[in-house]
Amino acid sequence: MEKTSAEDRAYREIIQLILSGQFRPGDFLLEVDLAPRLDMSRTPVSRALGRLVAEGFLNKMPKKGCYIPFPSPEDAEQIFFARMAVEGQAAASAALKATNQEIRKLKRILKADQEAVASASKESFAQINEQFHLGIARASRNVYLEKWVINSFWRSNIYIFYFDSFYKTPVREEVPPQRTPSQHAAIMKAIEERNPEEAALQMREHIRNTYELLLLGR
Amino acid sequence: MEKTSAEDRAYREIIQLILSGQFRPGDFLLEVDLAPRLDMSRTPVSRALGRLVAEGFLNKMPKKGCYIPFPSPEDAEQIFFARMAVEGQAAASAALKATNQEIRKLKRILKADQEAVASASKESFAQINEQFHLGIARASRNVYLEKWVINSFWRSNIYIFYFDSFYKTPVREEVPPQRTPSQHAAIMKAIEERNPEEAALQMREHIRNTYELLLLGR
DNA sequence: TGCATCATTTATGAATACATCACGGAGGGA
DNA sequence: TCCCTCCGTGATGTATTCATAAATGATGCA
Repeated sequence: MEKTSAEDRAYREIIQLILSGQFRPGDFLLEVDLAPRLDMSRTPVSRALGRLVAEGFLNKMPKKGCYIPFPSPEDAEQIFFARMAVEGQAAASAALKATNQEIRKLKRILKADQEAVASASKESFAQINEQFHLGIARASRNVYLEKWVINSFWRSNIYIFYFDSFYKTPVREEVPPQRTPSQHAAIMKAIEERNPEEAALQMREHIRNTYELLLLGR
Repeated sequence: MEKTSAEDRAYREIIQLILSGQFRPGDFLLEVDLAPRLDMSRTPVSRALGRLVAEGFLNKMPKKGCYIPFPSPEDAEQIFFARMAVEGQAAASAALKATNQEIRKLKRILKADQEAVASASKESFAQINEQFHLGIARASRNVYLEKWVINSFWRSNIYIFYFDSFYKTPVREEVPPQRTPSQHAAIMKAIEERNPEEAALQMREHIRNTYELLLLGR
């Protein structure tokens, strides 16, 4: 039975709408548009948007509405730097606290990861990548780090989705991130060996690499 | 004139109510009680509570309400560990990016800090301590780190306010934190010398010290 | 023609009314 | 006496209505 509240449904559906590319940076997500679309009143929609703003996923102008933030090089540097801090610590904490079951699950994701790069579509890769990063955050057994990892991961997706088309002249072919699986593997190895410093180091290096690949194009 | 919304007023006033000790852990903050007390309808109160929950400052039970979280050793470890991560990075970033004006301002706070420990009341010390930590977060010039520092600082205040009376048999005299000013000074020195590694190290050490002083009583 | 002003439109912000759920206590039967 | 059920109470969750502010475009005057 569905016990989920309308606000939670709105929260998830709005995220899906954004992630499915229905909106672009600068687009306003209007309560009056979303409410009928999600078949509910403005109230839960408005509260869900408020959550997304509080979490830093959307920006807001008072009396105007919530909108997808414009990607900017300065904001990109800030969000990826912040990700390095929290995900690095999350990886270190995971190396100390992950259960064997969690490690097995992460290794399964890693395997799917390697297969996805070889063949599968961009969407499935993005999904597996998310599972890996959020799985490590959960394994850190720290609810605060986990929440921040989730929030910053989504926010940085703004750049993974939109930055190219805004700041690069040709919309270049989405190169399958060939180096990602080996970096994921290095993080995984450090966690399995219960080496927190190495796990943090590898995670920070991985995120830095993602950042440079994305924004600097190398 | 007042351009501030009712929701923002509710948000700030609720924080003040909590920080002024009107509630204890486990107490529910009822919309129906708060609304008349703040002289507004339930709507902005409810949204403000939602923000506080999203930020991790309050806990919530669906259909029951929001309440001050019970302090627990596990949660304390998590929040202070998370603070070490984000405030350490914030201090490092501040060492790189703080303007000279910000450094001067922080040094003024530090001076007031040293004077407060000698003489003044607990409240003023807490206020100055907050100014110092949040000032460094702002100087990091990273909106994400700053937001997380603010949230985790407040959340950890739960422990500074309530933990003793819950887990220590005698409500011991609040010892003025004698070592805090010297630790603040060490952080300040590293920032002034533009040494990010040292700033991060000192900040993490300072937070660890606060944690141990608070929970382990040494 | 250019610009300032005002009305209209359209969105959010807030208040109110209504629906739903959780808890607690009364009542009755084994 | 104990426990199970049911209903009353009181809180949040949601819908709806009303208030308010911001953008926009029309209008009139210099």
